[in-house]
Amino acid sequence: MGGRPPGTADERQRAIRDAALTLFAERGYLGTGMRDLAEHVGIRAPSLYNHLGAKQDLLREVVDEAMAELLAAHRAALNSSPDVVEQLRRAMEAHVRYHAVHPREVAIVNGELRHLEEPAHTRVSQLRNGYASSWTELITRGVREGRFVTPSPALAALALLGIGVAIPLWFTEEGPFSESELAYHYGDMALSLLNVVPAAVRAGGQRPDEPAAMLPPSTR
Amino acid sequence: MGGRPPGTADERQRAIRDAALTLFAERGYLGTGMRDLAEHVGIRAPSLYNHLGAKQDLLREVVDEAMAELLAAHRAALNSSPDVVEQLRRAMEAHVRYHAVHPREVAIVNGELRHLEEPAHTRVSQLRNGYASSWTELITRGVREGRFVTPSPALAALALLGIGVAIPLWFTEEGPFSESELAYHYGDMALSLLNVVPAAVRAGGQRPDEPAAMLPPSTR
DNA sequence: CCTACCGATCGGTAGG
DNA sequence: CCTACCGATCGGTAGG
Repeated sequence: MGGRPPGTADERQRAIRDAALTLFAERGYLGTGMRDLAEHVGIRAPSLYNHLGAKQDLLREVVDEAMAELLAAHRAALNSSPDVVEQLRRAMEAHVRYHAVHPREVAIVNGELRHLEEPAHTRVSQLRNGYASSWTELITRGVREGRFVTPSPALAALALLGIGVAIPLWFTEEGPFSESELAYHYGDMALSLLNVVPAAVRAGGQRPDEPAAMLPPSTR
Repeated sequence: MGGRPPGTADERQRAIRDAALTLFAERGYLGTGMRDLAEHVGIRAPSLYNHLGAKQDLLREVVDEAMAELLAAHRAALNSSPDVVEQLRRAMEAHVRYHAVHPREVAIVNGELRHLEEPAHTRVSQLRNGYASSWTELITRGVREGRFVTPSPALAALALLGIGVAIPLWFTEEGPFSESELAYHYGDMALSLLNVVPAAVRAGGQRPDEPAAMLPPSTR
C-alpha cells in the first residue's frame, strides 16, 4: 500500500492538481514543465503519469472546475432575490469574491485558455460568452424595469466583468484589502456605475429615465 | 543594397517587431518560436539574429514602447485641464482608447510580463505601479475637492484600470463597438462610478459629501 | 514508484 | 542572407 509522504492515490492527485494550479498561474502552461510539477509534489516526472494521461488533462480539469464554480456562484446570486438591483449587487459580490479568493484559477482561465486544445477550448469559450451574456441580460432587464440608467447594457456588463478580471493582475503582491471589503465596495461601485434608481423613487411616480436622486455610496 | 521583398534593414526590423507583437499576443512569448517569427517575416530563423541580439530583446522593446505610449497619453490627459473631473474623464478616455487600439500590446504587457528578465521586469513593474498610483492620486484629489464620492480611491482606481485591461480579453473577435464609442461611454461610466458632484452643485453651497443630484449619463 | 531513454523542438552559433 | 548544426530541454514511454 501507500508509503508515508505520498498518502493515498487520491491525495496525490489533489496535490498534483494544486501544484498545477500554482505553477500554471505563476509561470504559465508552457512555462511549467512536468519535471517542475513533479518536484513540487515530491516525485519524479514519469511517476506523474500514474495519475494523469497528459499535461493537457491538468489544464482542462483546472479550467473546467474554475468555470463551474464561478457559474454556480453566479446562478446562486441571481436566484437570491426577485429584485433586479439586489441580483446585480449579489452577482457583483460573487464575481469579485471569486476573483479575489481564486487568483490562480482566474490567472489560468484568463491567460492560458489559448493553450487549451479542442474541443475543450470551444466549450469553455462558450461558457465564458454565456457568462458575459447573462450579465448583459441582467442589466438589460434592470434598464427595462427603470432601475438602471446606462446607454449600453453590453458595455456596462463588460466594464463590471473587467473590474473582477483585473483583481488578480493588480493584487499579485497581497494588497491591503480583504476579500469582503473588495466584494462590498465593488458591489456599491457596480450600482453607482449603473446609476441605480431607488425603488422608492420609481414608486413615487417619477419618470424612470429622468435623472433621479443618487443613492448614497453604501445602501446597507 | 537591399533585395526586393526585404527592403531596407530598418523596414526589416519594423517587420520583425510587428511579427513579434502579433505572435507574442496570440501564442504567448514561450509559445512563439524564432522559426515562427522568421516565417512570418519571410526569412530563415538564423537571419533574425542580424537584426536582434536575442528573443528577449524583442519582448523588452515591445513592452517598453507600449508602456511609454500609454504613460504619454495619460500625462497628456492630466495636462489637458485644471479641473479634476475633466482630467478624470480624459484620463479614462485615453486609457480605454489605448486598450482598444493596441490590443496586442495590452495582451503582452498584461500576460507576458513574467517572461521579461531583470532588470527590465522590475523597471516595467514600477512603471505600472506608478500608473496605478497616479490614478489613485487623481481620485483622491477629486474626493478632497468634493467632486467625487467614493469610499476608497485606491479601489476605485483599480476598478477603472480593470475596465480597460479587460477590453482586449473580451474583444478578441472584433466586437460591435468602435474605439470612440468605447472611450465615450466608458468615460461616462467612470464619472458615474465616482458619483461625480457637478461643479454647479458645489458652487450652490451644498455640503460636498452629501448625496447630490446625479449627473445625466452623458455630460457632453 | 523508479531509472533509462526517445524523438522533437527550442534558442542560438559557426562559417561562409 | 543562407545551410548545417549544437547542447539543452521538452512531454512522454519502456520496462521493471
